Amino acid sequence: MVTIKDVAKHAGVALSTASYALSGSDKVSPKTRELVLQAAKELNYQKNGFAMDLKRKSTKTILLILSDLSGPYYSELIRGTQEVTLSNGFDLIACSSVGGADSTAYKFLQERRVDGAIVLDPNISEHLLRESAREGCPIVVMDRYVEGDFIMNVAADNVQGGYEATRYLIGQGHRDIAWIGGPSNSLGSQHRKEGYLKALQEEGIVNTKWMLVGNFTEEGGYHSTKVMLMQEERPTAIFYGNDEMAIGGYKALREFGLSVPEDVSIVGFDDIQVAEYLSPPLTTVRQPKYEMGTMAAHLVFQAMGGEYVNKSYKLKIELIERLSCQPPRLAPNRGKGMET
Amino acid sequence: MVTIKDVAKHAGVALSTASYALSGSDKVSPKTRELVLQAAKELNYQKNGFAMDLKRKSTKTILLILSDLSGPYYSELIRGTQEVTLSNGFDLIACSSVGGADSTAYKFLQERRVDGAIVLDPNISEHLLRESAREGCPIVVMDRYVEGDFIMNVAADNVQGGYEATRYLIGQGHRDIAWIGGPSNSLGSQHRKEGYLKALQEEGIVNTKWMLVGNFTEEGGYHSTKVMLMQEERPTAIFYGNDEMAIGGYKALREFGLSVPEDVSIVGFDDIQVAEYLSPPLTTVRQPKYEMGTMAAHLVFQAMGGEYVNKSYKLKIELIERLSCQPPRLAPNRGKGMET
DNA sequence: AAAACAAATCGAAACGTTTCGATAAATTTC
DNA sequence: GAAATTTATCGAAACGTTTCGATTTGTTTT
Repeated sequence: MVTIKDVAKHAGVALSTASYALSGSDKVSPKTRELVLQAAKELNYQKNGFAMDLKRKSTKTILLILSDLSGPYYSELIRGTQEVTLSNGFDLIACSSVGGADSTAYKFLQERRVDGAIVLDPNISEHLLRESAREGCPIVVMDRYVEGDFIMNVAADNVQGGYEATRYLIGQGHRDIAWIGGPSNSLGSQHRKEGYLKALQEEGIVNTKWMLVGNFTEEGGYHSTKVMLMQEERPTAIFYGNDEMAIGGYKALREFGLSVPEDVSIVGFDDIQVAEYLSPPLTTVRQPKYEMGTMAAHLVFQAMGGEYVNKSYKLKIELIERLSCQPPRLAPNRGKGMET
Repeated sequence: MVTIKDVAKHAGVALSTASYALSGSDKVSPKTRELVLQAAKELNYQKNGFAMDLKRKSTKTILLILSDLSGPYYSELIRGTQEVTLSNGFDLIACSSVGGADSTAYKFLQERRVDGAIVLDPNISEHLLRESAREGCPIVVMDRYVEGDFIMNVAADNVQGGYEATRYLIGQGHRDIAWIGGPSNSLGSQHRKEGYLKALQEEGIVNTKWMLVGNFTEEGGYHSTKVMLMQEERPTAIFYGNDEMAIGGYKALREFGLSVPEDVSIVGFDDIQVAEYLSPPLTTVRQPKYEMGTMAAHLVFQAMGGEYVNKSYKLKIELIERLSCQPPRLAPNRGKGMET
């Protein structure tokens, strides 16, 4: 392995001079710089980044931790963080928490390999976050709430989202509105449900029949929907915890011979790419993912600069009306399917 | 910043003993290990990963370079590489080439920050690849062909894919089959076209009218399709370079009052997630993305182990029949729209 | 031509680990 | 209970950089 030492020797200069030349300092004369660069090229010298970081005590990289490097959900968010990170002259790398305590995420956080992190991943424990966040490595946590020094939070206003979606359905005349939510460890899902309940409550609607949970996957939505449809009474509308579950719902409804939106209206959450191509196109709640991404990255850099920043941000969401909802066919069957 | 030195002092042992204790060596007695661990906890010690890598001369990390960290295309592929990487006890991090020569990808490759790389990104120059690949850092390049020491190639058999898709259309009775391809710097697109031409040629069909290029985006497919539809004569089928372009095509056709597949049959390429939800569901060519991902990762590890491996792999593709194709409405208008 | 100054180069000390070989302590063997 | 052996701890060197302060070289001023 050829090191800077070899380059220096080959160029006939001191190691330190070679270092200056290679890093483009103006302390070195043009001709020796040329000499060193030439030597480096001849020996095919490649600098060792770690040695550099070790000395410099900073890595100029931000880590983005996702629960699942794949997944349709993240695209826009990644784009946002990437743009901001790059324009600050930093690098962005992404990894997932797959593998638990042996995961890449743990390694990078614990071993101080980055200068900051953005975490969108319920699997990373609060403990690890608090332990890893520090001067020189601020952490932004998305879609959940974690308190601690050098920890900031960014989330969509899920309560508002749940509320608006439900009000929208109520506005169309629905009163029998089901909720099929995500896993209970998801704070986002909980908040959406909270907004949903708030809207129902305002209208004096009480629903104890149609509240199920799934696991944020198509599969989960499919099964929960089926379970619900096997009951005697059916809602006129279903509000899903996310779009992927709604897709599963479409499938289950079709199998039961029910059509969307004639028999049942559907609202999803997230506005993933597929949503607009479904048939019918899915009415859903869009999270400002790009903005969340840029916001998170900005916060990291502000915190690095030592600026005081608000610890917690909530971004507004937006209801996207498509064709999966319409007023219920019959006059709302008040009193049926509801209990006090 | 608390270092292992501080821990050692606090525990009243030598620096080296502390190191052994922390890394779980059995050279150290249980009670001193406890002592050191306790001290580390009290001081909130976090190890510095770089110093470790520097000494150990390996990072146990594989880098995945994508042209665009986001994008629907990659999900499965990432999943494949991730599984293999993890099960080999290595870490996987992903980054993009956004930013050109200042990009994260360049930095990680050039500065020897990883033990191997998988590259699916036309923007990374062959020069950089050859320069970076070396003993101790093999590189697998996907969807293109790069020769060099410690460089291997994995790709779907795009020629076969283009050929089968076209034969499928021909089998349904189509003879006026258009090609709307991706950018010319994409080897994949070129190969698909090659397969397409081969199939046409076997039937003695010559098409000079309906061959356009786009840029692999929905936008690109939309525009190219519009341009084509403004011509006097129209094909009875269109074969798109990828699914996203086909989606754009759907849109353009709709605007022209043409319906799929009644007026025009459509075949895409890639089988992205959306494909099956389009209306009509898109017939397309599936690349074995998961398999490509696992294959790439396996190759990296084999090369690390010094095993001799074939330099180049081609994986079989598969035609996914959905509802976007049917035999042309009229008897094939032989001779029309074709020239010799 | 000596003195004063600036520019270019050098040597050596860090950065925080791991690990080798040497020493000290504890255990076993005769 | 001394010698031989094992076990536990230690000191120091190394990994490949950057960077400070010192030295040398070259240029200007008197």
